[in-house]
Amino acid sequence: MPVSDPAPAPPVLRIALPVPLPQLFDYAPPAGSTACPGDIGRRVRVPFGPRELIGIVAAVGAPEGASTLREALAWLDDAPLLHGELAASLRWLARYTHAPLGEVLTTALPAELRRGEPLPDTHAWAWRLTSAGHAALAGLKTGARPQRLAALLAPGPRDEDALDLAMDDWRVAARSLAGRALAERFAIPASQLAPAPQPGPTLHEEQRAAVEAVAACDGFGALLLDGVTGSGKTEVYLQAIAGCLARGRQALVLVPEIGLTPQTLARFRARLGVPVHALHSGLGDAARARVWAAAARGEARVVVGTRSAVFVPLPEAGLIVVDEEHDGSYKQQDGIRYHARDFALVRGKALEVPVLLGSATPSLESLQNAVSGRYAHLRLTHRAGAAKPPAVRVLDVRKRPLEAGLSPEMFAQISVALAAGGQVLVFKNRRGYAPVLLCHDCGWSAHCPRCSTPDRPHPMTVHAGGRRLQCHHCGHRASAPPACPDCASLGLQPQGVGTERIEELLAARFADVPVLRIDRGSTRRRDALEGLLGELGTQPGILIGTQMLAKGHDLPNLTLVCVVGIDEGLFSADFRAGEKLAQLLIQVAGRAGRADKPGLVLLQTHHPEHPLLLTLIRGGYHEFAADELAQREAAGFPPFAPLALLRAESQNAEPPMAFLQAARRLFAPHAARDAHGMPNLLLDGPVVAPMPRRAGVYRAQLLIACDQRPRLHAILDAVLPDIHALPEARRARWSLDVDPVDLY
DNA sequence: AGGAGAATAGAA
DNA sequence: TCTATTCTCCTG
Repeated sequence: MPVSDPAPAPPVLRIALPVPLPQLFDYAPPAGSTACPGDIGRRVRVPFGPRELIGIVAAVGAPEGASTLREALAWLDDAPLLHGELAASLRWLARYTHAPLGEVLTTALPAELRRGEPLPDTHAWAWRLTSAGHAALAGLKTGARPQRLAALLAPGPRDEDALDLAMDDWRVAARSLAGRALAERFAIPASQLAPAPQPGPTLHEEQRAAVEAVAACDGFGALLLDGVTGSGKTEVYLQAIAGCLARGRQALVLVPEIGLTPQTLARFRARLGVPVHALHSGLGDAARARVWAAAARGEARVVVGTRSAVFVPLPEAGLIVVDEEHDGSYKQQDGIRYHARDFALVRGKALEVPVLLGSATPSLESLQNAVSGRYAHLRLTHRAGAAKPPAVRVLDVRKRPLEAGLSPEMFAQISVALAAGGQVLVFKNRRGYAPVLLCHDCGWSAHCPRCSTPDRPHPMTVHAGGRRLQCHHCGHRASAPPACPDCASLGLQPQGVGTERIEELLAARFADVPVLRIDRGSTRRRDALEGLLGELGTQPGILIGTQMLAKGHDLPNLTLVCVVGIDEGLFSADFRAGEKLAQLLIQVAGRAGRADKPGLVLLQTHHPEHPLLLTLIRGGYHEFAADELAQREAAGFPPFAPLALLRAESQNAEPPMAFLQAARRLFAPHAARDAHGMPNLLLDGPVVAPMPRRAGVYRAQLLIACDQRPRLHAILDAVLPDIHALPEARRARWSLDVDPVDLY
């Protein structure tokens, strides 16, 4: 008797879950449903061991293993949440970062959606009077809040943003009116809320050429907008976005963390004439989910956001802009270590839209791509209007008497600038009062108990004029001891100079002008900075600051920039230190001088002959970059050879090294040499991290350098399953960082 | 990751 | 001997 064909097994859901395991997990569909390809991208709640997780259907098909199937508990979406281009790009990202798809998909979703909340409503709300309300209008008590609100609504409905502006406490009144059925709330599409666009200035020739180059892109194109500070890059963005909107398409603008100021947003809103949705760390979970949903529905036409905004869905994409593309905040430093600029390029390619990267100091990666012709290279070579570039002078301070790290020449120039009615910026990349607290009698110094190791003590920074100690790496705080803990001497002295100390000295020396210190210690939030700068206005005064002051914020009356204490940066071990220092110097210098006021930049150093400084001053950023690229090529560093960094950490000192040594042994068989005898795989380490212990955790790393990117990925694909399976892998927390930016 | 059961180490 | 903590395993 013939055996009938076995019935084909019903398809299962192959689900990506937010666990650090590389595989998908198979489930039977929830009771009452059958799996179909249309389910891919829907969220489901599933049992996982003893707990419940929210996963995303990554595939539908035959089960992969022969293991037992459990049944998914419930669907969370009627239609796929992640689909089309975004889903495809995220799969690419999972492969590129060698991270589990489930973790990539969940980091791409806003927290509320990750937790299983439904896709939120995106319309705005407005209020109107009911007919009963119109009838009762005359009878309300004059001057009381409900009456005032009713009077506002009498001519017609008002949206809630307008009510916020028109009346304090209107919500209480609205509840009162609604309770009596005199007023009601109703939803309106968000797109009704935009003001009319304002016309922009006329573009100069280079700007016009840049806008046209973007408009001329047919489908994908990468364009590097390489424009000096003040050359009007934002104007190019605005006009390119306007063109994109005119074609009925969405635009995404990425900005660095400190770049998303209220002014930036106000400028975009005023000029574009469509709602501009902001997405940044200051936003609550609910608000972030609403922006994401608005983008997914195509309602958000322009999204301006920081790193994670690169994950918004763009069903009608027309343009992606990455402002300050060299900025380090685009690289995520924990979890899924993606680079938002690089992912923006991947998405642009998949979406077939142009990607415009802008910077006055492009990353060497982007510059190399521009030089080699992979990116269009758009140059803006002069400042808009009549502004001239600032003059740069190096002050050799060897053997010069220094007060709070400042030379007499610098004081003299500050006096001159103030007397001329200008403002002065003193840039010092070191927060606090002094970097070290030292006992003058026995040599003891204050170290962080959570970051130090016996052979590598980590000093605590002195704050509050010498009264407090703080570790800048783990945040640990303590009060400064009154006497030396070792020898009981009272001769404890703050050593070195931080911004607080400079502030103290300058405030005493220039008592007749305001002296403002701007750093993470003095300025907790962005709007506090706005407030401080607003109060200062254009009157003569001194600003002392760290990186925070290096960009953004128009300071039209700033005529002198003093750069102090860059010498440590000249001799750092990190191969990217030179690039970062050069970018910082150019960005800070770019603050000086606008319109009618010429600017002066003073660079104070003990190493006036250092090649980096010489090249930068003689030939500017591009000459520096050309030199640096030649060195990188000779040394086999990015952008000429790809890197990956395997990191490990643990509460104890040994497991990270043990794990990395075992990992290194797994990589070793893949090392070979090419026809010229050059190695195709270089392993450096494992070594303890440059900061071996941070916040009580011991850290080590193994650097993997390869001659070709496809080879690097192939090797990682081959080795990672074995690394996962190492017994040592369970005693240390480890992570892989493809294209690491910071090697610490 | 994070939860559960197993193994192991301190206090009665 | 019993509980508190660390260790190891496993997740469709």
